[in-house]
Amino acid sequence: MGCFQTLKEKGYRLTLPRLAILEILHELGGHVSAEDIYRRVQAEHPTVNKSTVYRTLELLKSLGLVVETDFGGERLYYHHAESGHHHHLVCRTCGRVLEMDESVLEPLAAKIRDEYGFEADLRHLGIFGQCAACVAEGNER
Amino acid sequence: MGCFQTLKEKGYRLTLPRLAILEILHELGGHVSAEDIYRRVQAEHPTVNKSTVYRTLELLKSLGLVVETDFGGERLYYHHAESGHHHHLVCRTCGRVLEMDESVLEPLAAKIRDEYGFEADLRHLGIFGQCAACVAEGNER
DNA sequence: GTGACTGCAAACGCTTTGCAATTGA
DNA sequence: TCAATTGCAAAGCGTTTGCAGTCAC
Repeated sequence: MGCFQTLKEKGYRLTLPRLAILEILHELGGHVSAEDIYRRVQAEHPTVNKSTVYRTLELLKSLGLVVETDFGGERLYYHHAESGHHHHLVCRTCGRVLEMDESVLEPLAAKIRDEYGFEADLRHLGIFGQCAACVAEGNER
Repeated sequence: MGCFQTLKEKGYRLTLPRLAILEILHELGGHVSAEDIYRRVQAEHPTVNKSTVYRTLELLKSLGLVVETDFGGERLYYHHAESGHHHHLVCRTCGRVLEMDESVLEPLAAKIRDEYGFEADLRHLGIFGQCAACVAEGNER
């Protein structure tokens, strides 16, 4: 994992909590909350504190190694930057999160740029609605 | 304001806090936080409690009289439903919020429906990025 | 009169912070 | 060695809740 090098190069120490958290993010792959990460670190290293998890995520985010996503719920989610850019379709009915291809949003970004001169950052957009299954089953929100 | 009728018809009481909050939402027009509303109500009616503001917003939201928007910050924003549907371009640099025409997102919703069968609710989307002025001035985030 | 509604105070859940002890380089 | 980093405990913030008193109807 190149993240270790990145940390080192920028003068940050390779401490146990940092290594553990990076490994967990790598391992879990998907979108995980700070709490998820904390529980997972705890299993291996019970002394690691929750505030360290938050501080580490903050650091990794600022270095661009980790991406923070706001799904509109009460907590934020994180994933490894190397998982690449993608978008999320969040079903309000069943809670499922579909990943959507980046290309879908390109025309939108272009249009916003043309019409408003606004540089939209659509890299980690959460779009809410209802998924095909819930629409088909007529499930209520 | 027809909201009074709506409340009445559904069997809800027209209480002072409710009237005051509706009036403020109407008056302010734009996107305001619960805190903004609370402060404003307090000025006129110091006895009104913050929890009443939250409970009232919850009620008005459930009746479709008020719309809640999540700009990805720490708090939620509210506006009168009659202000209509629109979207927001939120500048991460200067914090400015531009309103974007609804039509810009129609092609996107259609594409998401076609490709994923997902019914996207794009009525109150917050899109983050950098506005034309900040791009021009090369302002940092 | 009576139940819907409110004020109050306390709790909640996630996140941040101050500080002293620790640890990687 | 010694500043960067951590654990701990407490606070911070927006929001929610339980309960007893109040008010619209």
